Amino acid sequence: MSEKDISQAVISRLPRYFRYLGDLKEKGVERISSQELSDIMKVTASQIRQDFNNFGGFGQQGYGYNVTYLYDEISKILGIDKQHSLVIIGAGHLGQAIAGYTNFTRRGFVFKGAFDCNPNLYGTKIRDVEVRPVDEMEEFVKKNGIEIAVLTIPKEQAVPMAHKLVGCGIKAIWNFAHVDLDVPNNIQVENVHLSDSLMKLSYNINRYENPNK
Amino acid sequence: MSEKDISQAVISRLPRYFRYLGDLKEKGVERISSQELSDIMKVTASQIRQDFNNFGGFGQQGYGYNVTYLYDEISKILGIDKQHSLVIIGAGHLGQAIAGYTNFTRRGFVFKGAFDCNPNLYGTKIRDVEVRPVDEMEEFVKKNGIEIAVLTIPKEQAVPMAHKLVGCGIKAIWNFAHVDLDVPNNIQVENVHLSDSLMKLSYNINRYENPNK
DNA sequence: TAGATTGTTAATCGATTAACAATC
DNA sequence: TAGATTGTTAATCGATTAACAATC
Repeated sequence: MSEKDISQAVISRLPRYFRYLGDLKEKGVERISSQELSDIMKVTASQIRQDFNNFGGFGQQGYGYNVTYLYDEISKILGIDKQHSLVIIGAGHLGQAIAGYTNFTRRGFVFKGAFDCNPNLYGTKIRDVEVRPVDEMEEFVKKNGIEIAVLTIPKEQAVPMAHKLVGCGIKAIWNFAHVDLDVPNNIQVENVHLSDSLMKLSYNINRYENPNK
Repeated sequence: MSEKDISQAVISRLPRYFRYLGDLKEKGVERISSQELSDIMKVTASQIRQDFNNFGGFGQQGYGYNVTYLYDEISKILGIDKQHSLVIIGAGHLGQAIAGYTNFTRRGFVFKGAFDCNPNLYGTKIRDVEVRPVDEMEEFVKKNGIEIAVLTIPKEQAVPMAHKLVGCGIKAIWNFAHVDLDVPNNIQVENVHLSDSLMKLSYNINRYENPNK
């Protein structure tokens, strides 16, 4: 049963479901109906049922959804039941902040290497991982079969770096540089454009203050 | 002419237009047609024209759009022609990374204060701004009429902190904590849920490898 | 004036919501 | 069995794309 091409709108909501289900699980809640979840999450019960049914029937009529089961299923869908190796390219504050998220480790993301072009950082450690010269990146990625590269470098360097990464067989790039990367279709890219996000905030402040301009 | 309620889908695209127009401006490009922009940005020319026309006519038939004029107009729409004062709550790596973005200063975001609950950080400086005890936040925000608070603190602290911020008259919260904030409608919130973003990446890796599962 | 390209209306597509039959 | 709630189809809504008249 090939149930592919699920819209990115649906995918974008899965981590949020996952977050709420994790909270419920921790509180010891065993079962939940789409209506109850709807009240907590402020989305329609209909959307919740539609979203889950993209992946098969996780619920039971008259009962609702088993929280733990649903949580586990979503973690499988998201692929965070498996381990993913990851390197950080750019060991500045942002790179260090990301390396430091203990939650990522819990979700199966294993931090394997860090690279920078600043010689002062060579040999310093981020969570037991040594910062290496960026020239050693290609060999390291190939040798260790790294899946994900986190790009926390300035935008000028990001495009050529992405190109190099593709050459070493990387599977995915988590891009924090303020630039769009142009990579082949088989490479997954997820952008975090912080400046775009801040501009949206600015727009909304502005609009709220001057509603008819 | 009250032209309000522009969909967030449109708003989300504005910073990207702005980025590309900035690049074109730097390259010395004077005018551009929706079709040319479409080729560069990989969105339809139709969408470009529709998007801009939400805000009035910025182009000219038979000519296209003047790059500098369009750039300036979008910066006005986004409200980044004005200054916005900002404090960072949580002076860890993430907070420092954000404070360090020189681009934000260029876009009118003025970094006024930093707060943390770690006494070791009190008095240390981030870009000439002293880190203060988080207890002093409320007085500081009120006194200086701060508009935006950047929340780079753990999720447990984020909800009560947001509540406090609302009490001091903050206008907007840029939330990096992995939790949804519940604040009144007049407070603008923009979330950056990094773990959600990483899970989406994980999903896409997974789907690409196992397309029919 | 003729050609180019916008601004805008109409058509299409996709996503969300509503409704209800299936079923636990 | 009766009540509850899902899974799923149908209806609605909104966003994107296509088409073309307006106009520079």
